Amino acid sequence: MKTLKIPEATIIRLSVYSRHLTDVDRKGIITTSSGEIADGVGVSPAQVRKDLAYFGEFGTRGVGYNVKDLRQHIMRILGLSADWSVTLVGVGNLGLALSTYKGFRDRGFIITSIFDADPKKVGTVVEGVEVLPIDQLETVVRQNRTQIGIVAVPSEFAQEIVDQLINAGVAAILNFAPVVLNVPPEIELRNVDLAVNLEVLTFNVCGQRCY
Amino acid sequence: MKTLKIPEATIIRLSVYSRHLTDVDRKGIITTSSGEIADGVGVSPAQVRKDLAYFGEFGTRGVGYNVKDLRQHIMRILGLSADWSVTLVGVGNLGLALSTYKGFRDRGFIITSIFDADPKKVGTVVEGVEVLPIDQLETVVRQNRTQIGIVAVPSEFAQEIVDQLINAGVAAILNFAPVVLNVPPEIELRNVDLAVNLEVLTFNVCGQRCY
DNA sequence: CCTTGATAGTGCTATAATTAACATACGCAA
DNA sequence: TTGCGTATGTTAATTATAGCACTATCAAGG
Repeated sequence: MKTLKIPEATIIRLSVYSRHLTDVDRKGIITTSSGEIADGVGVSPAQVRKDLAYFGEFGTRGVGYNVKDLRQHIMRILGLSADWSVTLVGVGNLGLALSTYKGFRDRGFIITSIFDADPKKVGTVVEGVEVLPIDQLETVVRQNRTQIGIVAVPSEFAQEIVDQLINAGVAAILNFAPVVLNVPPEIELRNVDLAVNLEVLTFNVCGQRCY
Repeated sequence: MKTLKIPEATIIRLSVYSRHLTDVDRKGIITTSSGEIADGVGVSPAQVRKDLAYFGEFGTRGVGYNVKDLRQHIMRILGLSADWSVTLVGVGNLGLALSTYKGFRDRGFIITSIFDADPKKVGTVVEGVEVLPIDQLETVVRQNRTQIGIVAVPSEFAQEIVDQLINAGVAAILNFAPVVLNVPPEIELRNVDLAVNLEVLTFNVCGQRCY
């Protein structure tokens, strides 16, 4: 089989499509089209069809797409047909915010363990999950067969936490610390840098004329 | 004039370079090279040089770049030579996390006002800033000449908040609600969708073979 | 003052991604 | 059953982005 390389931009859009389709489905709409999806999420109809074409044929020509059907297909493509076990490391303000973020659970990401280095936080219960000390990270994560780690610790500790997560067998890491992390190639790593987002804005607001 | 279009990817990398250079500068290092920067942030040396070349010549051949100098140039390019006035709307867990996020203030983003719809939150003080009711948003933001709005409210309210921000004269909006927002073209909008990031990970973990 | 080593800047090439155009297939109605 | 309208799936063209290789320039040392 040909494992055609899929652009990451396509994956991001698929995720947006699926969210849009969830909304549309909730309104009781049965059928939609690439044009409607495009309007709903702000891309071109051709883009929608192209993105879907990477994975198969989900519509019927002259008609469009069945909303429930297409949504389910995209969910499966994204690997969301079953729940994922997630661990959260770092219960500062950001970690706390992430732990309560409904978007995760809605999409099948279940936070099964939480860790923090601060003894004052260890033992507290966050969203029904007890905060454990870091030294239990590897055993607990391995026991739970947790696949995803979310890193919300200060930058200077991020690398060692990541190393422990990898040792414990996670396959993917979402990092919020603004540092460049070293991970082996088989580990999926994504960085979310909040300040970078603001800086892209300011660059554009300057009209690219500040320099 | 050189209104050469700059790739957004370049802007994002510039932001990362500048952070890296700040670290390097703090270590007292005077001179660096495209190769060192590349190693530090995980891109190719050619990429570094290319990104910088969009904006001018900042190094000396055979030698490299002066760290302080290059850092300052990039900061100016990104529009960070002066502070920015930022307003934060929504003081849920995420809003709270954002308000305390040191990365913002460090880079010159000053939260000058905070708003929330919840009467119980109005009047409380977050990071030295009093939380005001939404109905004061337009007047206060206009008075402060605030240029950037951060939206951390539930999805269903995001659009109306954005409309008010635009009415109040902001130039750029950073949106954390997972919805597609309509804004006029002159307004800079960036969306941060936390769930999308996890879904890109799961897609890749599935080895793109789940479908 | 010339030679040598090193590294920035730049044009070219290749690759990737988006946009556009087109041909195919389906449903419906006469 | 056949033709028409419509929206998909797919191919082609355009555009954007990244990688590479070459050239120019500077510093240092003999």
